[in-house]
Amino acid sequence: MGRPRKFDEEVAVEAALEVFWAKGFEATSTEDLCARTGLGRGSLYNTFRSKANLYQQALRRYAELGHAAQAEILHGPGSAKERLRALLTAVIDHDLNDPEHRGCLAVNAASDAAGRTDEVAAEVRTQFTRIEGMLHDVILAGQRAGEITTDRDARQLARSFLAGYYGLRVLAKVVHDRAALVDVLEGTLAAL
Amino acid sequence: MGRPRKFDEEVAVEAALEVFWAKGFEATSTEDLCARTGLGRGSLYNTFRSKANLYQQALRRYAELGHAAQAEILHGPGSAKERLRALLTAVIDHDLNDPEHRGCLAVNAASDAAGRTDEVAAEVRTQFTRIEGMLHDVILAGQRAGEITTDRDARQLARSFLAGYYGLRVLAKVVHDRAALVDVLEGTLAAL
DNA sequence: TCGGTTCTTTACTGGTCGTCACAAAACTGG
DNA sequence: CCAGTTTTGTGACGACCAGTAAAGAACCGA
Repeated sequence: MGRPRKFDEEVAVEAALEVFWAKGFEATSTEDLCARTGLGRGSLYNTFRSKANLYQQALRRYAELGHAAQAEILHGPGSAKERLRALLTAVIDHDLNDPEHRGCLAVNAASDAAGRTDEVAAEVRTQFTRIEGMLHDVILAGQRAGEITTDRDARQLARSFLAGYYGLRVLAKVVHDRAALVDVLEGTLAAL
Repeated sequence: MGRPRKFDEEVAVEAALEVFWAKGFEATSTEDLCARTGLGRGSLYNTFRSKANLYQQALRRYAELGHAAQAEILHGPGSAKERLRALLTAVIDHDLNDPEHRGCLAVNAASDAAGRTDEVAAEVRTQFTRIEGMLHDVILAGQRAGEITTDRDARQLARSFLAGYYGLRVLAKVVHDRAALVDVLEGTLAAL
């Protein structure tokens, strides 16, 4: 009952996600958000309570979308190592093809001052842990298949791979030389 | 000739560096800068022309200080691997002991929207390249001493180590579990 | 002492910010 | 078709923001 919404809340969150991703939390104004979502200020605050809360929701939505994309690669076809390679290759392609060099929103959120609020930090940490878990599973399978070294345990391999993954994303922000990024990819895979 | 400055420009840049490091570029206001540097608005703009320019100078100063600290470790005593281990250990200790979790300013700058301005990106890139060069030299020495694998060339090893290094810094922003960070350290070193 | 130069202080501008209150609009169950 | 409910657009708000301009203060060489 009551007047129905003209807009889809999820669509609005994704529109906000685009703005936050492109500009960062602090640099995004409420007017930017209104312009991109098509909502008026009143509607926006009525629905999302505050800019910070909307950011939080956008970040969570980003995590969902990112997780799905990563899972598709990591649970896809090929050997364990091939899937890990595909993950890194996808990152290089994605980051080099993005003219705005937005990188990974989770990394940006962690770096931004907003990343020091407990809620945002917790969300980012959750996302990191989730990827680590997926990597762990793939690496463990690779070890059992004899593809991946068993000199070190799967948890440690997953964690250092994860660091390589995020390091790659940071580097890709300012280094647009594919050869340098591919060196990171090869080095990170060779460590397994 | 003319009235002499009451303040030291370098001290002011370092004060600004503290503010930018703690809050990020966008979240830092000119008043924050005035309060921390002790300068009035007029003096600040007369000396540094703009907030963006001051940020650029602060970032450069950070690079100098960071470079000196890294060089001291990497050119210090011990085998190549020991020095690389010392570098990562120092990062873990530093990041875990910082109650504000400011991380690495260069990474923050790259993640911030400000990192997409050409000048800031170039400065960050310069800093990345400089560390890569230092790592390359140490790794090459380690290879010649037979400590480090010669299966892959020193450039690739340096680049993937660098990714591990920055990945570690990103993770340390939100993950305050030493064991997880040490796993990254061990994994990154074991790859050499 | 004094003219020239540079720094500091202060007040001000035009603009934007996040927020919220209010009234009109749109829908629903009765 | 009406009462009740919820959304929507508008507009105003106090605060703050980056940057400027003007006037006074401190120093120098002559």
